[in-house]
Amino acid sequence: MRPLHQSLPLKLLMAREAVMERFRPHLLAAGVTEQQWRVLRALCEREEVEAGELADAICLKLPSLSRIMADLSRDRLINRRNGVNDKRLRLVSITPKGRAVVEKMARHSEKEYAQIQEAVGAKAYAALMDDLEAAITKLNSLNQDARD
Amino acid sequence: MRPLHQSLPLKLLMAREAVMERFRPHLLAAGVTEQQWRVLRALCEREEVEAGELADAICLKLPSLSRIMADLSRDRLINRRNGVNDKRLRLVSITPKGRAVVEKMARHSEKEYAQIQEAVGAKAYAALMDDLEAAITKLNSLNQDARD
DNA sequence: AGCAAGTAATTAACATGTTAAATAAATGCC
DNA sequence: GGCATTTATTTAACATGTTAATTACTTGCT
Repeated sequence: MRPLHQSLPLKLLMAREAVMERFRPHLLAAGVTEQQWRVLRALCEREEVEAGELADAICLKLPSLSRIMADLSRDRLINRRNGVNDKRLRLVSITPKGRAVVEKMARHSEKEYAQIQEAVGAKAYAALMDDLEAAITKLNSLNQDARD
Repeated sequence: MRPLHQSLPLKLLMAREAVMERFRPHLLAAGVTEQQWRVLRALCEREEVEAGELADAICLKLPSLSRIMADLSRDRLINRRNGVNDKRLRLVSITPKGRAVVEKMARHSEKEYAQIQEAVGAKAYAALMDDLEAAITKLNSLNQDARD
């Protein structure tokens, strides 16, 4: 059996845990959960997205996203409306209030990124991001092949 | 606001998702959950561990581990006993039955790793593992400093 | 020795995620 | 054009994770 220390999923989990530990205090202060933050942040970059597309972009299952959006909508941080051509679609967008939350967080977030990059080293950080990106792409196409 | 695409936590999550997609069918076939698998695998390398130490090693909070161990113990895949010197401690070990499950999984697991390494590329894979390891170490010490 | 403070693990209450079934609408086939 | 099939999302039932409170024990102080 391959030693635990060589487990890729565990390393990814531990790295994520270590990174999130730095962001959690700011999320708490801003009053958003980790997942709500992912939603708001993704919406900042787009005018209006379909729920399913959003779910894929932020690695959430649709049922989870459904509940999270219900909360965000209740708090007026996002808007939802039905598609015009295709009425099954739910089109989601961020409100000014939601954007304000993101902008408040953004300052803290950038500070943390600076600290992280300094701790990890600028070069190592960039290499890690690139390696991850490449691995994700390759793995996704491997998985895609396996699905048919 | 930094684009979503440059989010380190999200990249780590996506990479983990992509990797786990390959292992999940085997876990399902072996009848263990992702977390049970982490426990069994960690125990394979050690004679007997304290619950807290185990939790840290596999990135699980103690209360979660507590429940998971209750199930594993009921199924006779692990043994638990109290410490002798320190009776607060719970010492956990794997049973032969547990070891059998791990060994069955191990074959499939190694095959998947081979496929993953081939897809990602041997060099890129090794680089990713090293970068992750280095980042985890650096981030942990950054977090440790922040705690005091 | 006796008690306050700290530590390891568990339990309880709650939040979140997941899988499967239900709903609603679009597409394609005859 | 009507009906079976597929697609997008939601709801429901359940499993899992999380935080805070509890239990049981140890340690250190006097």
